[in-house]
Amino acid sequence: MTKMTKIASAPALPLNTILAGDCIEVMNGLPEASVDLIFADPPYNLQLRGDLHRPDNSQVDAVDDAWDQFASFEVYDRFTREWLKAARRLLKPNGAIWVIGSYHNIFRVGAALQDSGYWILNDVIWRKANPMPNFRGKRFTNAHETMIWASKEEGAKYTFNYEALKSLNEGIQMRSDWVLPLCTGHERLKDDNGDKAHPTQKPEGLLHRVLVGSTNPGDVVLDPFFGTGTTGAVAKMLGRDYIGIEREESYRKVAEKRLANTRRYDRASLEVTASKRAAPRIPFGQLIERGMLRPGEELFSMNNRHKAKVRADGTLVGDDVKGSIHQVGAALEGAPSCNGWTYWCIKRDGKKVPIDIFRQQIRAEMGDRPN
Amino acid sequence: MTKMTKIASAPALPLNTILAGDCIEVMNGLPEASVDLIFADPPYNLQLRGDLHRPDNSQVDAVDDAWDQFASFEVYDRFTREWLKAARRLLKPNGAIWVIGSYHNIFRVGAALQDSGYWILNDVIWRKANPMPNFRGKRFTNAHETMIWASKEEGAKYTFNYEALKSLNEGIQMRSDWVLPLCTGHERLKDDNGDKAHPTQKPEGLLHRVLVGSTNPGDVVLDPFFGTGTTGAVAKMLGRDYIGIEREESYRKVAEKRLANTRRYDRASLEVTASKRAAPRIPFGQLIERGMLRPGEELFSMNNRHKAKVRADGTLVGDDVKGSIHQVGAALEGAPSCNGWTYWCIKRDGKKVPIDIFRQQIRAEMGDRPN
DNA sequence: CTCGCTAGTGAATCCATCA
DNA sequence: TTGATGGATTCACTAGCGA
Repeated sequence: MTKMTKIASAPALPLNTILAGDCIEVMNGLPEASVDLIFADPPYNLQLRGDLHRPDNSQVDAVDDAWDQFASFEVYDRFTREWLKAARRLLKPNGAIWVIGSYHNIFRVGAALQDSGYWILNDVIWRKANPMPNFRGKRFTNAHETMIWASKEEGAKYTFNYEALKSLNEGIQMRSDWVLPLCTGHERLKDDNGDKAHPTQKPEGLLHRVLVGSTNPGDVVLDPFFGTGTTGAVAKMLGRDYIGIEREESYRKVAEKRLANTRRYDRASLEVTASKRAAPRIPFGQLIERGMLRPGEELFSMNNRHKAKVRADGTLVGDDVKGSIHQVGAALEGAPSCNGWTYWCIKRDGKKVPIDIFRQQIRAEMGDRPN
Repeated sequence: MTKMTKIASAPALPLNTILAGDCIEVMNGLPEASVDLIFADPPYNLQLRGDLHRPDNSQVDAVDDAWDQFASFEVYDRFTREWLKAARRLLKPNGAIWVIGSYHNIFRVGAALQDSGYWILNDVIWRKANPMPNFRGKRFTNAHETMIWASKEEGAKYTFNYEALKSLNEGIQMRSDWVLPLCTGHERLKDDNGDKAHPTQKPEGLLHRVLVGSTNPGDVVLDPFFGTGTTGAVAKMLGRDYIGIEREESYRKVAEKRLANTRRYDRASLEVTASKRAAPRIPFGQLIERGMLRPGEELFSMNNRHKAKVRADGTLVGDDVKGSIHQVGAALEGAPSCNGWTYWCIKRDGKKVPIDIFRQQIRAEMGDRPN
């Protein structure tokens, strides 16, 4: 009995499939803490005229006599908070969520995220390179959409591939505003009539940046509003596993076909510029043990203002200071912290060389290839 | 009796003055339906935790003022809804409001606006030309702030000077994302010690665009969080009347002096914002995000002596070399530098084509507009 | 005068690991 | 859980100074 309950409440993850049904119900049937990333493109509630689908029918009856905007917002909020709650249950402790929206709904979504315990990491602006103009000239061209990136809770160790994103941006740290074109041309899926298959298909470039930046190969990515499956397609290309949830059969059919025709990039191409933080830690003492530096040898600070002597136990002695290479550097500079590896140099052939070259040498010998 | 009450509850509008006190109380003391536009820069409720240092060990001057501290979201929401209610009472039927904020508060503000009966017209993104970087490499550079523009209610005939904005934007319809620099240099007001007079002074260029776009000369503009009076200064320059409300005496003093020195149609300080045209930088990574190149695809050097593979983060892998298109090109050629755009080619129909054609294509699609 | 160099700074929810 | 420690981490722009 216990066993059966367990199995029923924690079924295997249906990886790389599209599940049919209401996303709240489906999510509640999946095992908790099993998903690394959720990307959600919920209904935008554009008109606020009651055309929303709701989590269950009993709630619909409660408000159908008052179609004023307040009641409509209330219904939308209830829907939002329910799917956000179900989504949060699915997230691993260090998982994260992205939600995209426009001014019609994003403020309500953002407030609901915060109220549900998520911790906002950034809001990111998708700045459309080719938006539709405002034909009537009564407002500004609506040229962007807003994405919110949030961790499951404050203090969680979310995934952020800083160096990879920096590489994508030609060596400059990625900003919170992304310029990307709309989904058009042959990327835009058509139905049998040649009309667009989905009204708000997102460009693959957007998902590429999201997934490269906040997941690793092998991660599980869930999209509760799967639509034509852009999230799944990019996840598959990038070697991530996906789970899609979609109510509408017509969208599911388009997505199934799309995913069947999608191929993963080769493994080597999925490797991404690694952060220095990932490199193994080398104790400074190893330099002495290996004879790269000798006890009594003098080190010079990068700015030439200080020097210190190496001791046999891998500590330094400067003017009235003893301690690690970092501690002595920080003390001499009066700074809160100091990276001793890049701060201290030795003299070789009259030239100053940072001691970090020894660390790089050791790492290379360990078979760790720098990027 | 009735007459006296009327007079007491409807005093004359204190035009072009700065009122001292709590903005909610002060607004409740002003006559209803008397203001054309409200511009509000409320506290963001940043919730900063510890100190933050730049990589050079200098400390970031945090916004840690008492006026930005709130005990909880709930307290912040209550405050927000109260001042929004007081502000709405002051608006003429066709009046409008602008509120600026960051992801810390803007979602709560936006939801409160909608719940209070305002009707959102646009959200507008201030894309900062020179934002502060993310020093620890843990998130995206927080490179924008969000403004919400809303009318008093749905269906109101708000002011929108379409043509004026279009000419401000060199003949192109104004979009919902505005590129403007931070308030720095001489525009940034200093106190007697030479320190910045206010931690979050907004650039005049931002207010210029807001007021040109959504008010007419002679309109009354109210700012309930006046600070150093940017709203008042730009309003005065543009021939609008202003009303400022500010709690802190030190800010009021700075603002009084500033406004005394401000002249109508003093455009000099605004012309700074004129867009400098430069060919937009296109990161190589965009070619992958846009599907022009695929991870795993091979590039060939112009001289046919080398080849390299594209990775998902926009870096290349050649023989024992990884890095940007420029770095790998330089390394393979043994050269100090290399323009990867013209060095690397792909094969199309058996012919070699430099990858620069893709960059040109993207620039053409963007219309070569930096904005 | 210009040019080059150094120093400073901006609404920021900004570390990871081990003892 | 807390505290100590290693050591990773920045972009665009302005002002000011000296040559």
